[in-house]
Parts: sequence; C-alpha cells; structure tokens
Amino acid sequence: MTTDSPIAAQSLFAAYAGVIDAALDALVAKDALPAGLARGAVTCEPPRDAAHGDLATNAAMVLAKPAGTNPRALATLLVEELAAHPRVASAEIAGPGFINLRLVDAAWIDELALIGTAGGDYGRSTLGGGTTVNVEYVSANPTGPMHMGHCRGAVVGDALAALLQFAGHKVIKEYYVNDAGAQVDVLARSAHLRYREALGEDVGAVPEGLYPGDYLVPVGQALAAEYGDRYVAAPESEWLVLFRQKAVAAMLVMIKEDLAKLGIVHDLFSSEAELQAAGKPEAAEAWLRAHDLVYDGHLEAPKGKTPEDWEPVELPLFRSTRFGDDQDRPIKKSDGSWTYFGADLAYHFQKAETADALVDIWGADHAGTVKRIKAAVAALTGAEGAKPKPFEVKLVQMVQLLRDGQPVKMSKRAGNFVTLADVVEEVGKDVVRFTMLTRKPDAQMDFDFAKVVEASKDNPVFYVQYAHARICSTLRKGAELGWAPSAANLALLGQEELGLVKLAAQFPRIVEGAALAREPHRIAFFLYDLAAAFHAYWNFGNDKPEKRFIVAQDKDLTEARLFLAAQIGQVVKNGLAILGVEAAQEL
RNA sequence: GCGCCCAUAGCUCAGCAGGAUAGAGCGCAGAAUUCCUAAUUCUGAGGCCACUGGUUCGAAUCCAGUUGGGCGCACCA
Repeated sequence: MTTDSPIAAQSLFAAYAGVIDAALDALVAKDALPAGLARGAVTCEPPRDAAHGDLATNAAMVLAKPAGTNPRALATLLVEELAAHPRVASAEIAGPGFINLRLVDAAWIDELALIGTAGGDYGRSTLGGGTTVNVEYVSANPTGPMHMGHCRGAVVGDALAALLQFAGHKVIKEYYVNDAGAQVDVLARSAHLRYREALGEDVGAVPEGLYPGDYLVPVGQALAAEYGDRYVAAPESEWLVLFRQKAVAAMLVMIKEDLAKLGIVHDLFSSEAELQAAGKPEAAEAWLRAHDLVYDGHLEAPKGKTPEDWEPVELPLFRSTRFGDDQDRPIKKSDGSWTYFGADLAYHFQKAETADALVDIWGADHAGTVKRIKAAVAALTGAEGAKPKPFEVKLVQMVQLLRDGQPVKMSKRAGNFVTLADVVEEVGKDVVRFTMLTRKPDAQMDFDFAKVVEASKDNPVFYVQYAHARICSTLRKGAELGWAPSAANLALLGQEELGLVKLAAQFPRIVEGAALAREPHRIAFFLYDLAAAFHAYWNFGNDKPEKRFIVAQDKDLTEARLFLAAQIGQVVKNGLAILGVEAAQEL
C-alpha cells in the first residue's frame, strides 16, 4: 500500500464557500432567510469569464424559490453581507442572479505565499478522507510482452492512482494475473517447444495455436539449463504445470520491466491460480447458492448469429439479471473448471475485503462484461441490506497507432504487434504518458509517432515542459545576478502577475474535481492552460521590458517576480507528478 | 437483432457535479517582429453543441427516442 501524508491546504474556493455560508447564516439570523434550507446546490466557483470577477456564487438563484422570494431580491441582501467581508473588494449582482465577488489583492498574494509554503503539497486534498481505493489496471495476460493495446489503460490507471492518493485516499495499485486459464497452458506448450529447440531439436516453424514470439526463446533456454532433457519426451501431464509456472514467472518479470519503463510500479500482483488454489471461487459459489444467487440452469443461445455447433448445457449460473445484466452468466464450464467470470467474481470479492472502494480500468473491448462483474460485486458486498461497495469500471477506448498519418497494422497472431517497450524507447516515457492523458478516456484517440515527438508549441507535452524549463532557466539567471525568489515584497506584483496566481490557485479544486470524476486527464488540460498563461505573460515582456521577470536595477521587484515564477513552476511540477511526467529543468 | 461508448468551429479536441455572450490549438485572413532561453507574437473571421421531444428559473451538460460512427455479444480472456 502506498500512503501519502494527509497534510492538505484548504482550497481557496472552499474557504470562500465558507464565507458565503456564513453570509447566509447572517441572513437567517436577521430573519431575512428561512432557516434550514438545503444548501447543497450552492456553488463557489471561478466564473467562466474572468472579467466577471474572481468568484461567483449561484446562492441567490438556488435558494430564492424555496425561500419564497426572487433571485435578485435575495441577491441584494446577500451582496450586502458579502461586501462587508474584509477580503471582499466588491460584490455585485449579474445576469439572472449570480453574485460576482472580487477579492482584495492581499487574498491572492497570500495564496501565492501559501503555494511557497505548501510546496509539493500544494493541491493535496483531504477529500478522500483516508479511505482506501483499490485501482486495478493493466492486468494483461502473462503470455508475452506488453504491447500498445495495453498502454492507455496502464497510463490512465497509474495516473488515476496517483491522483486519488493526492486527493486523500489510500491507494492499492493492483495487477490481476490471469495465470489459470487456457492461454497459459498454450504459453506452457510454447515454452516446451522452445525448450526442445534449446536442446538442439529442429522444431521448424512454430505451429498454429502456439505463441510464435522470440521472447520465449530465453525461457526455453533457461528450462533446458535447469532440467536438461528430462521433459523432452515426457507426456504433457508431467511438465505442463511446471512449465506453466516457470513461463508465467518469466513473463511477469518481462512485464514488470516493460511497466517500469513507463514508470509504473504496482503494489500488488494477485494470482488467479493462487486464488483458485485457496478455494475462493468455491467459497463464493457456496455463499451465492445459499443466497439463491447461483442456480443450475441452461445457458441462452448467443444473440444474433447462432453457431452451428450450439447446444444447450446445464451450468451453474449467477443471477446477474437481478442486478441489471441481460442474461445470467455461467461461473463454471461444463468440464467443471471455473470460467473467467467465476474466478473474477471471487477475485473482486477478495479485493472488496481490503478496500473501501474499487476501480477497474479496462479496455473498451471488454465493455460487454461490465454489467456482470458489477452485478457480482453488488451481490457479494450488498447482502442482507448492506450498502454495496462502491465499484466503478472505467473503460478506456481504443488507440489507433499512426505513423505519418498511416495506420500501423497490428496482428498478434502474426507476432508483429507494436510493443510498449519499443514505443517508449522511440518517443520517451513522458511523451507516451502525457499524450495518453490528453484525451478523455472514453473517447477514441490517435497516436501519431511523428506528431507526438514534435518539439514545438503545437505539442502539449513540450509546451507544458517548456514552461517549467523556462521558469528554471529564469531562476538560474536570477541566481547568477545574486537574486533569489522572495515573498518579502509580493505587494509589488501587478494585476497581470496576480492573474497567473488566480489561475494557479484553481489547482486544488481541479485536483478534487478530477479525483471525484476519476478523470486524470483534467490535470493535463489544466497544466496546458497554466502553461499557456505563463507563456503569454512571458511574451508580454517582449514589448514591455518592465514586465519581465528579471528587471535590472530593481532587486525587490525581481525577487517578488522570481517568487511568482517559482510557484507557477511548483504547481506545474505538482500536476506533472500526478501524471508521472518529469518536470524538465531544461529542454 | 441486443448491449456499452462517442457525436461541439474547416481539422484535432476541452467544456470543471445544469449556469452568464460555448473555449483552446492547428488551418485561414490581416498586422507586428532580432525578444530575460532557444518553439515568433498580436488581432480577426469562423457554431442550430448530430436531430426531435421532455425535466426547470436556466440544458452542450440530465431523461426518452431517432440518425451516424467505434467496441462487444458461447463455457474464450
């Protein structure tokens, strides 16, 4: 388990939500507003258009109706209360009943100083309340190296885990190892072939139905070195389990290396085989039968095209239709072994025992199984009136790989899939990670090798990293002159500079919003906006030398601006840390 | 046939628990330009938020249906 300290700076917006709340209390005390009105819908947000002010609240619009008055009348009263607050420079009614607040400069200067104090903790939230969230992601079959089909889910899951941790959750980063199904038997047979090859046998082309990849060659060699020719002519029953276990272990080593190249390290690898050996699926089945949630029944024919060899069989079925699924699902096959779902159900039950909430990151090609697993978790954790454990399946859509605008063909059978390691090597970890997070996960995306490595402002990765590098460069330049960032004279900062602070100050609420929505891509978009504002200010200095960070002969002003630059850089760095992207010192 | 996801500027996409005149980049049209770091900068035009209904003070956002695209639909994983 990975745990961060729960120190968190209160978001400025949350603080002023409290001010608004207090103003409403004051109105209640004056009998100007009925007591006990629900205030859940009252917001305190930055207005869409910064020209409207620093903060806006919809309180008057939301409360007018239950208070039996009209929005503008209520807003007038509320404005009087709010305007009396020492940190509120102005409060005015706008549009249909919004109240726009402008804060005194000191409020933003204090926020800037707070960034300096909080440092790497700026933006950290207590939202999660220390509850444990299990994030399961990647969980690729241990039958070969990671390929690009796994990449998006891996990055999104990893960034989400970091985000939730930053937002005050304990997080368990988990990988489910499917080491019990037919595909790992195929792996074992493929390894056996390579084992015979390593002992000098001419095995020819890899037969259809076995994994052809070269990555099994060293596995065969290791088996040959360890066991000699003991299993060359032996029946499968003598070596299958052993070879399966050895080959899976080797694949996991490889997968972990691939993930490490992307900066991904899971806390926990859970083995399906161990789960089964421990009898977890049996226990789940018994429990479900006792609650009439599993019965022996006949499977419906597949929808649409019915295969020629279709025949009805009796199998133990889970009543997933009771929880919104389209049909009941088998937990065992006709040969008595567990279906993937049967084991997965027990696995999720196990996860639910050690976490307060579960999140799975899956590829969109598994969307069809979401309903049954959600049904299973609801059934297993929500028995006898208990509140089911929160469980979400986040689907990441397909990524189309392009090279110079042309689709890159991937065929697993032909063994020419694009591996994750190759792509990371070609374009770099940071580019892969950031690019995967520049689209909301439920939209399909293109990944064009040519475009993602382009070092220009059109490329969001470089645009954001360049902002940080530029800041570092400026600080170095200042240091050469003997000047260092200082919070001593921040009152010298003007409105343009405070504009940057106002944007940076949104970071804590962006973090919370992204964590609640389980959408780490929001961090990436925020960083792009912040970088854009920084670059715009920088360019401003081209025409107006007096607006540059370093102003000759003015130590106090320069040190205040260097402090500003340092804190913008800090926020960029904190955001990039969530995404798992380096904050480059120079490009 | 059924289920899930998507549809926003010419293109690629954001849109924050329903809020004000719907944003950014590219492209396009004008203009400026040797700059603390080295990717030039500024301004402008460009929209029935796929369509139709509904919910309400208020909808790109929520609900229902329609159209178009992606993914999936056996005891595989």
